[in-house]
Amino acid sequence: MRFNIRVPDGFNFWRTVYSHGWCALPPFEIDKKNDCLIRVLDFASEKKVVAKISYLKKQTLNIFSSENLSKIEREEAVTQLRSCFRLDEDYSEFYTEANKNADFKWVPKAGAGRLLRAPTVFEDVVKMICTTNCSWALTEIMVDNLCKKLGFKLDDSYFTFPTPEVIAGFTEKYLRKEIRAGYRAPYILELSRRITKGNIDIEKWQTSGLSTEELFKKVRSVKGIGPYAAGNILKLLGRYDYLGIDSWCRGKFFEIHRNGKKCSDKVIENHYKHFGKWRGLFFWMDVTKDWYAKKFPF
DNA sequence: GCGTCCAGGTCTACC
DNA sequence: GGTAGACCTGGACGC
Repeated sequence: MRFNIRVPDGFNFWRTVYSHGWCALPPFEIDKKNDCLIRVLDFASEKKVVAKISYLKKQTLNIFSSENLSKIEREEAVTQLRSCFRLDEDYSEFYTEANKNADFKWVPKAGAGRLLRAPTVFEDVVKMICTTNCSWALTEIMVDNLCKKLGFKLDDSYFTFPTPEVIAGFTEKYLRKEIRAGYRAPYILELSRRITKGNIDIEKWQTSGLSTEELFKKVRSVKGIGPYAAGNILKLLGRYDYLGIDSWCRGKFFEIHRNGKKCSDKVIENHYKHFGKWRGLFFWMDVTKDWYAKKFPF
């Protein structure tokens, strides 16, 4: 079945899809041939479908679902996708700031700034842990294994992202060796078990009334999440006060602003300080600017 | 093909 | 509060 979702003025589908690496990690997948983003959706009714999302002109997303959905499931699909594409967030203040700075006038013109996220905070947090202290290739292996070995199998190609309950039922040894999470295994397991036991509700982070500083502390209290991971998780929660610097961003900053010469993170932080609560997003726009030259940057 | 070294964030112990 | 070392893996490199 097919259905549509209206998007706000200025929304750019491919710039949102390619806002960072999540589009290349399952249950997301890019289908370049058919010009769409694929996402496996998991519903409260326990139904799972493959959704193929493409952009129609006239500010509309078109969703092709592999199975018919009930009215409630369709509403749930719309809610999940609106959240993934950040359709209900207001970027007008960010774009006003961008237009004040010659180096960032391209951002509103490109419809950039929306960072793709998963339907659940849990998926984003586990994936973020899987990006720490390793190559992108290893992140892909870990996330692929999580979906294929612990997710729900729709067919040979499509799997859901595993729930905390499923992960909590496995051993640290399994996560280390079979998922290849290595020393990250106890962190993922502890988080899953805390959620399952009701000791922590990370889905509430999305609507938290805490100040960004307090929320940052809360995110950092999860083992395995340091300053880099917490800063980037906050960006996916719509808070951009932290840069979330990693070695790749550092290298990009040196290349763009220092002619390849190294500097401390403090210098990088000071460079974006004047952007206030948007500084994390300006930082990310800056280091990924060259992605916007191509429809499929990777 | 095998062994060694290094890069990549976070945690813990120690000063 | 700051720092060193351990954690684990893939990839690069030398032999």
